[in-house]
Amino acid sequence: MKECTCLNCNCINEDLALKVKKDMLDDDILFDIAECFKILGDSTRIKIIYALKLSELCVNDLAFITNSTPSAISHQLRILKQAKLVKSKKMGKIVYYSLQDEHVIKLFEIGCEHIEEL
Amino acid sequence: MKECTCLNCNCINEDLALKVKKDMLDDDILFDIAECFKILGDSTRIKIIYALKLSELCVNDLAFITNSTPSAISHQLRILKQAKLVKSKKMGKIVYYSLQDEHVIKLFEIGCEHIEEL
DNA sequence: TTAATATATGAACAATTATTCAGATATGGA
DNA sequence: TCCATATCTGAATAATTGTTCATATATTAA
Repeated sequence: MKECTCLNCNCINEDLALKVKKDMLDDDILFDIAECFKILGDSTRIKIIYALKLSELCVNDLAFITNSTPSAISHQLRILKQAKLVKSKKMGKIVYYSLQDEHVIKLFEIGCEHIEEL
Repeated sequence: MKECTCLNCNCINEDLALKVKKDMLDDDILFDIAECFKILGDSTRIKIIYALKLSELCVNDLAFITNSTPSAISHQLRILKQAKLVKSKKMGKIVYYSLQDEHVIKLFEIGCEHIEEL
């Protein structure tokens, strides 16, 4: 194996490391992907996602289903909506939330598969 | 719509809310799924995942590729390994890391798709 | 054995974040 | 209009977490 001649680094396999570094996605894209997972990485929000996978629901019902409070659920729904993971429609006083698209469902299901194999 | 007769709740649609609550996955399963996403929800770890998607790599090279330090990368690799998202093999002084299985790749790719649609 | 290198680890600090609480806004009915 | 209710929001607190730094361990070569 060749020693690395880069400044400030100590690579074991220079050619490979340089090639991988060149082929990396841009930092901001990887940051956005991490942000997406971060939003899915909370118990309350995952409960919301799973409940909405079963049915469109309003804030109060989600609070009951997840053993949380309407305020906490409302905060989390705003975060999920900003990340385009859920959408909402208002009918009178009631706001109904549902999953944004199939991506969310797929992400949940593959995450679930991964857990089941451990 | 029927008013909810549950204690300590104020459901809008009692029948639906009760059904969804009954059909929810156990809290500890949902917790584990959220934990899995939480681990993917960090820029440094997502960079590691993407680099390992391109090639098996050792700690020093990952540090170079991700513009991080071997110490920081080692900490994150331990977390990824505990979550069974990456695996490792030792060859002499060098420890080579790679992705655990196809689940990790699928999760990354669907996350990537989701971001690209925004 | 001694030195050099690759990786791992523990503690501390800084930054992020989820929930709670109080109160605000919006809608529908009396 | 006034009241009740569904949802939202801002601030504060508590808890979690990623990185850094110093150091420890493991392996190879001299």
